[in-house]
Amino acid sequence: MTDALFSLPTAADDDLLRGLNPPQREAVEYRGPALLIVAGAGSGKTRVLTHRIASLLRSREAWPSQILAITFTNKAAGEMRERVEQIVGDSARGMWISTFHSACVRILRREAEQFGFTKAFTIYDSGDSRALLKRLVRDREADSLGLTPAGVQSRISKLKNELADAESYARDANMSDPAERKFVEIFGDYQRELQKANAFDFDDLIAQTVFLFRAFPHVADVYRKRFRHVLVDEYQDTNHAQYQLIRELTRPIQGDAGGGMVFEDAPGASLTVVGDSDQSIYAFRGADIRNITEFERDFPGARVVLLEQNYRSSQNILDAANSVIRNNFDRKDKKLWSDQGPGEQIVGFTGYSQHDEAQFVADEIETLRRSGVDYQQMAVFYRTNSQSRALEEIFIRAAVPYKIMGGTKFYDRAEIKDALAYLVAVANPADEMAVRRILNRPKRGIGDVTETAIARFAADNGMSFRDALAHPAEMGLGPKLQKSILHLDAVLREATAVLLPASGEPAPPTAVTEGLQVLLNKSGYADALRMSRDPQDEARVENLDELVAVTREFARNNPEGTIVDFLTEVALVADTDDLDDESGAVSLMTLHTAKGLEFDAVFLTGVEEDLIPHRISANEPGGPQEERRLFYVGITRARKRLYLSLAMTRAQFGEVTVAMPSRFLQEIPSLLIDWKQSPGDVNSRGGLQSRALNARRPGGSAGDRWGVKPLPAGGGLKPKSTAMEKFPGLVTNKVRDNGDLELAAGDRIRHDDFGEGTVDAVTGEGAKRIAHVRFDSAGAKKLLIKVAPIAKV
DNA sequence: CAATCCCGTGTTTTT
DNA sequence: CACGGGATTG
Repeated sequence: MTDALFSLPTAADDDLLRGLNPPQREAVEYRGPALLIVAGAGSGKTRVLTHRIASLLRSREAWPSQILAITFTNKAAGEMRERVEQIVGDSARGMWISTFHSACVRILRREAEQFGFTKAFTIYDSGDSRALLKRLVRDREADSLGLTPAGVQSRISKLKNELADAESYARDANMSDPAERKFVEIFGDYQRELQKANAFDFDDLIAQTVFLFRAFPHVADVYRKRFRHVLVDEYQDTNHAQYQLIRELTRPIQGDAGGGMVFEDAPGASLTVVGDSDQSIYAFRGADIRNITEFERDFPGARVVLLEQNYRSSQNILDAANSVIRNNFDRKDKKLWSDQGPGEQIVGFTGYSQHDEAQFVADEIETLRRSGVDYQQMAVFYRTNSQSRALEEIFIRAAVPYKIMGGTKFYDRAEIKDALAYLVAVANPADEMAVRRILNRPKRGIGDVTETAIARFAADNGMSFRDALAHPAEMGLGPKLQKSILHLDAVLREATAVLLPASGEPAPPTAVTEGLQVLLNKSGYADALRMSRDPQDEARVENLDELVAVTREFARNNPEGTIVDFLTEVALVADTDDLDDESGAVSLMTLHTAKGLEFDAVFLTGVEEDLIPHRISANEPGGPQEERRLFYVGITRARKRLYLSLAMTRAQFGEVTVAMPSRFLQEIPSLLIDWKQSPGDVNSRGGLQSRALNARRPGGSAGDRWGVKPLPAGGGLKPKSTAMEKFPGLVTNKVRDNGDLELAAGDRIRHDDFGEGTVDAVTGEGAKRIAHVRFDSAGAKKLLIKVAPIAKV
């Protein structure tokens, strides 16, 4: 490839291309209708994308307002905007850099009136839509047909991702099946309820935008004309609806004389997509990997650029990543390489329990810290959110500063949802769910009966549930009830006056904060919590204070922001603690959240069968392969140091279960891993590897599978087991259960491996009772009583 | 109508 | 284990 292929670099382009390798340059400079950048992990994809945008702006090929860049997370969007601004300064303003969902909300708010919604529509999160479906399933007595709210929800979500609606689904469904008929009924009801409530669920945001564009071509043309350059990041994770949205946006404009607006014919916007099919980890949410694998077919004449050089990780880490992902079939072979040298070995550790594992992580973090690595350059990953608990417990005890990324916890709390429901009740009074939610919070003595009476009155008089609150006297209710309903009505009115001034003037920046305070204080909600004796309610008050602080922060960042903008932000921006607090803390997050990020040191924890790959994925088509990609994503986040850890036992649902090392560990060449404690060193019974197991395959290539180093001779143990197939699986099912064994300090016990010893103390409860034992010859050990191979003497 | 208790249940990833 | 739902009681 020679430079002559490219346009001559101008002076302005020069610094945009400096330091880029040839494919990267091509990705920045190519101009044409469609460009696919296949970007392996760490190949400088964000740099290429930002420089491409900067180059379009610098060369005056595009105004900022003509650029639409779509990322997968808000965080990625924020980062991209920041980096583009660093290069081109203020002229970056006016670009749309956002997630699919945010972009669609923006469009929908603008066009809502076209199809029976208002600008103030509510966005239902999955909890909201499940609540609605729960009611519908109950009302329709669908549970007798085996339909559950969660099941219906996930089916509806999948259908919407395929752009199907109740009618189109019904055409192909087997309508002689009563369960199918019922499902179609509920789907239709659900959609009508959403419409009535002036609300969209997450999937609607995309699907309804596509429908809008298709139903109103003149509306679509406005956006087609506006966005001349559409760039999509993480393209491998787009679903069908998102794909169709892109298609609609990049369709050529046909002169239209009918819709009131007249455009000249124009070619479709230029489309740039970036992705890596090896990092596709959202199939569970409808992502269709074919969108990227068939890009060239979908967009004939598309240019494809491959970025394979990795600038992030050391070669050892890349080797591990390559050797794992190689096991996925039907993928295009792609090998990441680096010129950074091998770097450190990967460190492996097998803990006895998840706490043991967490302790190892905490210790290593402190060691790294002392050697000069900042906390913010370290991250701990796990497969499931629940795994963060054990880590947190140990980190708190070890005084390791940490922050949990992602995780919607804050906005999932009941008191926060209540407070937001109050705001929604003001912003979008049509949202009956929100009004019903706050009806009896705080306790006003309004139960099912009264709620139904209000609903009936509203229906009988053709008014909304919200408006019915002004007429309790006409419902035949007791005086106390009437009074409290009127009070609620008055509070909502007062807040409405603050948040949505009738004068038509924009509300001041402080409006959201004030409105929320009015709602919380005058409704009695805050007082009820403050008066409560429940110690948890104290924390709830603090959470509400934090929410008020969030509104202040919002006002600072968005002086023009309205209540609707605020609600949009909290609905779509899940992580509360993102960019601003670089306070020097270790980041904890799920593997999914980790995508797109990078750290000097990465701890990948819980590398066990049934966790990664997750048990549930085993039966799903493509499940295990997707789990492998997830593992691959985790590995490739690390720049210099990678730690892989697991535990031999894991507490789940209050039960201690035995865990097996993940199959993915076997896919990494043992030379790459330095096991501080290998799965062969520890067994599920709390001791070292038992003789019985080793006896089956004495000698041989001790530990090569796990890269086990010989133990410093002690206790006269034989070489450890080598291959997984004879190791944990066999132990697993034969684990003993001493659940009822009573032990107390002073008792003498015998251990299969350690011999006899004296119990010093017993700590913990139930299945987690731990005996602290001083063995006569093996020294002090801690044993989980439930599973240790011990007996009283 | 509210508070309490008991039982069963499910158990992944996220905009 | 943690949560929600249902039944029971005040």
